[in-house]
Amino acid sequence: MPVKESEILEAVRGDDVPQMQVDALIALVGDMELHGRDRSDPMREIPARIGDRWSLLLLLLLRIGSFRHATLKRLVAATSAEGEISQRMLTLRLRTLERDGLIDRTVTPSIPPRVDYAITGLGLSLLERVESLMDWVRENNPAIRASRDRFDALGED
Amino acid sequence: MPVKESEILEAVRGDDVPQMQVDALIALVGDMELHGRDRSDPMREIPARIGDRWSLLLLLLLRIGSFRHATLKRLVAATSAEGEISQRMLTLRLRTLERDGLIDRTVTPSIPPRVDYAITGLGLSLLERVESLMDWVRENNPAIRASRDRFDALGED
DNA sequence: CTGTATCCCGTATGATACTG
DNA sequence: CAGTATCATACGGGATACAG
Repeated sequence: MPVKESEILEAVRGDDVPQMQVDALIALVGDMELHGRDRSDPMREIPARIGDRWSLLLLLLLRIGSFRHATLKRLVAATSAEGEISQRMLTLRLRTLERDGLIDRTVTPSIPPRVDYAITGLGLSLLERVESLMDWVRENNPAIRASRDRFDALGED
Repeated sequence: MPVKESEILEAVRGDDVPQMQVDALIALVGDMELHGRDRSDPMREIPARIGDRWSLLLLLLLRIGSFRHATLKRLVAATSAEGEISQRMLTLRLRTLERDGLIDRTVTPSIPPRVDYAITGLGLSLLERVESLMDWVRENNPAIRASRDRFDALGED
């Protein structure tokens, strides 16, 4: 029996866990890709990008059109509720998105240089799934806020 | 004209941006909920939870069944590719998930005390959308890895 | 068993200055 | 313009000890 499997049996021992659930837990481990093999696994990093401060906004902007580095910086400042993005983070996030194949970077050698960023097909298809997630949040925003209010009210006693 | 709108016009001035794209950019700002009003907005925090180290795994486990605090800690160790979760983070993540209404916490006063965690309908419906995102990553994992390899190879010259 | 309190570290992010 | 380098800061996360 695999090590992980015996770990699961050990983990639930003493609790009254139905065999069906034990099987489901084992299946969860069996498909390691479900939660990612390690922290550099796309299965972990893509959701992390969606959750970080700037990547998603950059993808949303680049879905509208291709923009230059400096233009993108100004557009972030104009569209984000959180203010400006530092030049450093703009470069870092764009590099990571490019590395994962979600956006393209095109350099036009000239003086001054010109660099354009564009979303890729891969990036577009990712945005579709993320939109579905964002739709869920929009729909359930009131429920989440209500739950938070209830939770916070209890702590004030 | 709203402030943000003129900021956008300013941002793209000099670049040859079609009117359609300008309109789309303005629409993006118009719907502030699209990207969230601030960092405590569910629109920002829910994706952040999906991207953090433990929340998603906890939801996946609780979808299989309801478990006690200590059991959950052992199950994370048994199923995660990243090893154990600290007691501190387990409590913090569970509290946040509970506060947002994604899981329920049931206390049974006894000695020793017993606390069970269960996923809610809200949590289940969120997981459906997240599954769709995870499916995308699974499907496109090879493409992403290939893109990374290409990108990294260029830097080695 | 189910937490809370403290201290510590690594990484994401920011501010500023400098370069081709 | 499009970066890079350097230093500074905030926060997620971990280790350990302690409490009801």
